[in-house]
Parts: sequence; C-alpha cells; structure tokens
Amino acid sequence: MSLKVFNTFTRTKEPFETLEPGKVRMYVCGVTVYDRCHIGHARAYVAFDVILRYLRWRGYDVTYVRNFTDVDDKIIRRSNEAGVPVTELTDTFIAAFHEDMAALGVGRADVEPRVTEHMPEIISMVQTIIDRGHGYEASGDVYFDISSFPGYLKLSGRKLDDMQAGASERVDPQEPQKRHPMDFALWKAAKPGEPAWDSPWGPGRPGWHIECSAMSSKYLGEVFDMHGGGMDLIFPHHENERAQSWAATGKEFVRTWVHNGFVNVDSEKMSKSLGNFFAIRDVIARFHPESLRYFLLTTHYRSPINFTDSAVGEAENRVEYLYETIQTACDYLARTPAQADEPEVEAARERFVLTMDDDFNTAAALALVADTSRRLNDVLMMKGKAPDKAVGVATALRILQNLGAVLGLCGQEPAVILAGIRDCKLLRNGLDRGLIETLVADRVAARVAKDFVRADVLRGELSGMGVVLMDGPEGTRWKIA
RNA sequence: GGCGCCAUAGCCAAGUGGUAAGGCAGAGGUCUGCAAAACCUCCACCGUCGGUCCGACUCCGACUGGCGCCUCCA
Repeated sequence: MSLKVFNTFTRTKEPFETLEPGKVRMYVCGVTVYDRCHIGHARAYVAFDVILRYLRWRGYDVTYVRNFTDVDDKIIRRSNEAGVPVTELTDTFIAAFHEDMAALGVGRADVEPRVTEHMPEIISMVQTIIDRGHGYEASGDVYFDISSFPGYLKLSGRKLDDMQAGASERVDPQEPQKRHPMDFALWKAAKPGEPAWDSPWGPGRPGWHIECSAMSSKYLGEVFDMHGGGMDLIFPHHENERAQSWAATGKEFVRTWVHNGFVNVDSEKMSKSLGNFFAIRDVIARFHPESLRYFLLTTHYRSPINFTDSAVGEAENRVEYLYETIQTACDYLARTPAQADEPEVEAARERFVLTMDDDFNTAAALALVADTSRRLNDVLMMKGKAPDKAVGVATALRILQNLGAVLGLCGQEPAVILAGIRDCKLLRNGLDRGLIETLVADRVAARVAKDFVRADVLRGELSGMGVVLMDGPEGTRWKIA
C-alpha cells in the first residue's frame, strides 16, 4: 500500500517518496493579489488543501508554504488606476483571499511569504545566478541565460526551436538587450514611479519567477518534495523557477511536480483574459461554500471541470442530503448512545486509503461517501429496537465523518449548514421565507383539523413555488427542491 | 506551426487486460391521509477503424471530434 502521485516532470504516476521519511515539504504557488479570487483559484487551493489534509491524515509531517505575489505589473497598474497605494491594495486582496478560502474550508499554509518581504533573499539568489554564470545584467535588468542550462524546457516538454517558431510570429523584440529571445527577467529595472528596491544593478524589482525560487528554498530548503499549482504555471513559471534554482544550487530542486486542471465555463477555459470568470464570493453568495467545494471534488484534480449552475446545484443537493443524514443520525444517537464498531471503521479507512493513494482520487472517494451515507440512512430506517441498529448508526456516522474530515466536507453543524443552504435556495429562487412559513403553518393547521382537501391545496401551492413538504412524527419540515 | 490532454449510459463522473464505482434524471416498489424525504430494485459493453493478445473499454497505430499550453493567468 503506497501513495502514488502523478509527477508532471516524468509524466507518470509514481510512488511518492519523500526526501526525509515521514516528512513532506510542499510549496504551492499562491495568488497575485490585484483582484478578487475566481473559482479557478478555488479549484487549485481546494485541490491542494485536500492533498495537504490527506498527507497529514496519512501520518506525514507536512510543511506547507503558499506565497503571495504582492509586487507585479498588474498590481502596479491597478494601484495607479484606483489611486490606492500598492500596499493597501495588496493587503486588501490578501484579506479577501483569506476570507474566500476560509469559506471554502481551505486553511492557511504554515508559511505564507510575501515577495516584498523577501527582497534580500531574492537579490542574493539573483547574484548567485550571475556569479555562477547563468545570468547577466543589461542596463539595470538582469536576465537568465537559458543557453547555460541544458535541462531547460524539460519540465514542460517543449523544444526551443518550436517555441521560437511559434513566438516569433506575434512577439516583436521589445527587449533588445536580451541575448536570447527566450531569456527571462530575474530582475527588472524600475521605471519612474514604480515601486523599487535597491540592488547591485540599481533600483528595481524581481522578475515574476525568482520569488518562488528564493522563498521556497528559504523555507523548505534547496530541494523539497512537492511543488504545485495550476497547469498554466508549468510554462513559463515553473520551468523558469526550475532553471533558476538549478542555476543557483546545481540541484534539481523539486522531486514531485503536481498541477491541477482548469475550471471551464461553457467548456472553455475560464480566465481573466477571456473575461468569463466567476469570483468566488459571487458564487458563494448564491450557493453554499461547501457546495462549491463538493462540486470541485467531483472531478479528479488533474482533469478539467466544467462549471455550471446546475452542476453546483446538484452538488448542493448532495451536501444537503449528507447533512440531513448526519443530523438524523446525531439526533438518534443522542437518544440511543452507542459505540462504533472499530473493525468496520478500520475496514472503511483502508478502502479510503486505497482510493486516495491513487493520485488523490477524490471523485472515487465521494463514491465511498455516497455508499456510507446510503447505508447510514438504511440503518436509521430499521424499525423497533434492533440490537445492532445503534451500533450500525454510530459506525456509519464515524466512517462518514472520518472521510469528510479529509475531504473537508461534513464537518459543520448540520443545522447551520442546512439553514445556509435553504437561504441560498430562497435567494436563487426569489422566494420569501415568511410567506412560505405562513403557508406551511396554515397547512399544518388544516391537517390537524383533518381538512385534507385544504391541506392538499396548500401543498400544491407551495409545490408550485418549489417548496417540498415533509410530514414527519415531529412535525412538518420544508425545503426548496 | 510545435507540444500535450481528453472522448465511458439522457446528464455528470471513477475505473480495470478477463465481461464497467458513484451521483443526477428516469421506471417500479416499501413507507405515507395524499405526498415528500429515506431506503430497495431496474437502467451502459466504454468515439470510429485497424493491430497485439487466449481475451481489450483498458496496450499500439490511424482517423474523427473536443480542449489546453506555446503571451499575464490556478
């Protein structure tokens, strides 16, 4: 039984072997903080959150680093447009990032380094790269000399000739001081009015890629176990990081490269440049955050996932079902306490490990969640005082909560989540809760009076609004279909 | 143009060289004043064409159809 992870570098699923037994050092590229996060970010950070949770649950001691890029062309432009200082802008969006992630159940990393707070490390690494003959200064800029690294493009699997052929058609040489068109900036000389830091090459700021090389090595060492991010970062970002780190240390700095697939909208890539993106906060205003999280886990992390309202709505119905099940089980156990059957819990754990060990297969893991919750309801339906019932409920509930803890699902207070989902559905359907509750109360009164004709009329009326009624021994509950 | 990914039931989505998880929808049941919820049962031979193999949906090749990267991007 061993964990297998798809490594972008080798393009194969391989046994995950850590540098140091039992310890994982992982780095995931964070966001550039100039705007609100979209659901593509949600996908990436939920995916790595599950990977992190699973590794820890499986017993690894994990150090997780996820950075913030807080100096960059887009940030500067946005800052100028808005007339807001850069630091104020970046602080705002870092706070927004944390809010969005917290809503999605994505925790903080152990270290969340900001580029602007690591200038000495960055400058030092650039200098080392120059000293070792892999970078050169040209009028205040510093470039990486790709011809000095034989392994360049090995991560992304491209060929230099092809890259040039493709690029030359639309990219005109704006940086004539570069020795090779593909050379990339390690350090950019400051233009007037731009944020700048002093350096041996004059005032300037870091190129995009160097920050991750510098900060990852600071917190995780020159070589570490896992480096992740979205597929779009493979080239050029990660390719260049790899080149820089190699140039600075002579070592292959990442053991396993992990990349998540995109979120598509209408089967096309969602991106800022296409303008078809959805901000996380806009989505979770309409759908419960856990619904979005569930939705993101229904597809394997490396495959593209297509975002649609109906798909998230379906996920929401599943989340609702799970919490209703949990609530019923908790209510039952409150009346009839029982201990879970440990061997069965352990057997479920093994099935889960088998599933998740296969490159973090959350989609398959959700099938285990479905099986468990179905069984839990099945046991809950058992009549009378079947001796095994309480144990069965306790066992299935434990299993469900165990799986949920790793996936980041099923961990909230059921009543709170269910109310939240109901409110989302009311909002989406433009329904008024007060009106519904009045009608429901009227119908309850009619039922008590055995006026079933009137009760059915009211049921029909509510049904037309999308309200589903559930008459039970403890009264009538309702929810939105 | 270069590189790469994907193609599984009405929809979404796992997966294995030896006759295909799960979810939604649908059909039939149990339950219910009627319902709903819940549970039970049923519901696919895996894009096309070749090849390898005792045997392929799973391996190889071709084709067709989607998509992505090569430019900031999770």
